[in-house]
Amino acid sequence: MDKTTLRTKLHNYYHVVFEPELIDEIVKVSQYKMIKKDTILLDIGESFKAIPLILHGAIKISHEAANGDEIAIYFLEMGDTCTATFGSGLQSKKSKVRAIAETDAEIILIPIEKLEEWLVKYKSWRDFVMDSYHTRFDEMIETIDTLAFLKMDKRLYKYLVDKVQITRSPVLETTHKEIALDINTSRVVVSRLLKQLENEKKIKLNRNKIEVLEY
DNA sequence: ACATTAAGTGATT
DNA sequence: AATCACTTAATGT
Repeated sequence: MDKTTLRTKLHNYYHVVFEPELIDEIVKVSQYKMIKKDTILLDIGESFKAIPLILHGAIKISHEAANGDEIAIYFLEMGDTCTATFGSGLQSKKSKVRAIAETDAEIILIPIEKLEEWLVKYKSWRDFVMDSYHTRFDEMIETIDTLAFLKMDKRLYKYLVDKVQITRSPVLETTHKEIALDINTSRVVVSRLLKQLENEKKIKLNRNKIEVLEY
């Protein structure tokens, strides 16, 4: 994508958050990328040279425990950035999370050197980073609550609803197995709970497809 | 038609 | 809620 189009695009999406000069700078130094569904943007243990800003689509952030268990922490969508990258970006540490494209997505990559530079230079950037931290923190608290207090059936339903909202489609194209991995249970349990939800007329099941009727 | 993969189910812990 | 041990159904080759 050429810089003019990118500039227009950024302006459309971000003119309320970023000052025009900052948008110009972003256009100048960043790289536009189209990401296909299921692409791993960043894996555990990797370090990164750029921070992503999401223009379109959804990214799933997950963590893998020592025993190999994986758990979905939160989703990123348009206007979000991966705050974990800030933390480790500044100190060029290794990532503790995995970022994987949940849907096809458009992102722009900003070189990390610009991070600190803009932090002092632009108020809108400072606010953006702060706000991002804040939002991510709240979301993390929410997922902790979910894990600690909700029973599996509630967790599953919440997962479905969250996903519907993030993908902006009531039809989820996924398998029971994948869901089981995300919420850390077995496929059999997911299948049974989904069947229950279907009987309650909250969802409709098909192979590789779940239609959420109430959300 | 055959193999592979997703989903459904009873029984057991 | 998890696991086992199948079974059944859908899909790809």
